[in-house]
Amino acid sequence: MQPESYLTDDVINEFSKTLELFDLSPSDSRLFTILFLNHQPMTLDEMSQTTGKSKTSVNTGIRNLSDLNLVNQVWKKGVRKDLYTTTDDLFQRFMHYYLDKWLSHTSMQKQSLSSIEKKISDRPQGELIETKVKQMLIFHKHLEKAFIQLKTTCQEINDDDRIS
Amino acid sequence: MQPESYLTDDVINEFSKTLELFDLSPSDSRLFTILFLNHQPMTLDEMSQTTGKSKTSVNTGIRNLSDLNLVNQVWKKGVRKDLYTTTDDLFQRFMHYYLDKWLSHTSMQKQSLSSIEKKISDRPQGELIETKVKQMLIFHKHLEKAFIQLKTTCQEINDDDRIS
DNA sequence: TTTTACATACAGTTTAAACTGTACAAACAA
DNA sequence: TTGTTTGTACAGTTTAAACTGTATGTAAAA
Repeated sequence: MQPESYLTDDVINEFSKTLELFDLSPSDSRLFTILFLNHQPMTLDEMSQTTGKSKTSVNTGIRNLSDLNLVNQVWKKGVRKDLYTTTDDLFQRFMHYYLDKWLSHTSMQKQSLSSIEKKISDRPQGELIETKVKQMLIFHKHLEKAFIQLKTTCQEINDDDRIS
Repeated sequence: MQPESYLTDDVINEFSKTLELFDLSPSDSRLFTILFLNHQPMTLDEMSQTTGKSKTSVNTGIRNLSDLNLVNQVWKKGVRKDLYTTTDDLFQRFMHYYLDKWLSHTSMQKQSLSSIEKKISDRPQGELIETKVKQMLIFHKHLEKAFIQLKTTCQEINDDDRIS
């Protein structure tokens, strides 16, 4: 890959900032963006060269992104090196990962707090803490509701997109 | 403040984990939770004691939370020390802060990318990069749409809450 | 089989963030 | 005014994360 033009570099920097909102590290965001901008799948060595990071570093970065299901490994006959690529459905992928994160977390926390609530009411020590835990539970219920709705919204956006 | 019971400590740990989803640091999340659980406004010294962190550390933590509009400073006559407290409208506060963050960011990035797009089309070098930037713009438009809808949802949740 | 090319595990290093203690400044009390 | 009490700026330290280079293992090529 040829050295980046300063304009391409701007694109990388700007887009990476957005990806960081999804709780990706700056490095991982940058790596993803570079991979996304590339017209074809890249090898670890190529990514190492383009990012200016060591191969090991790129390897763990790609592993992170793969675990979140944000990049894909592809095979090309004749090529021995591992090849990675992104897909064009940026929005769907990122939102799916993000919503999953929120929803699985809120679900777990609701359980944890319920269980704590029980223990507290068994040995009635403080009214105060009990009230607070109730508020926390409501907070989580609201969160869950909001993000379930967001999921629906994303589905709609995706559908609209497919039609046009 | 008396030493925390292990049960209270569980509550703090669990709830803090949720707050971290809002991009608060573990320390700030913990600080907020402690403040929220306390039945009355707390001073820096109290928070320092309860969190086990230095006063300076608590000070910067509170400053962070204040900047995000998640805690309030209150005055009590006769008390010289600064007093801080949280409010009961957890959901509204956090979502407001969070949505603002997303929406202001996406709005800015849309502008940045548009501006870059212009520069690219002026000096037509690569078709590829142009296409990619267009995709990024669509990505941001989708994000904006989704989070604006989320804002509406939160408003509704909040309204429902106020009635009951 | 041996040799080569690659991914990855691991130990050590660098870098950045969080935290602490001291020092200073502002507000209040006497 | 002077003496106290409090918040905060700052320099230095600790801690955790990111990164690197070497070493190892594995799969393909010869």
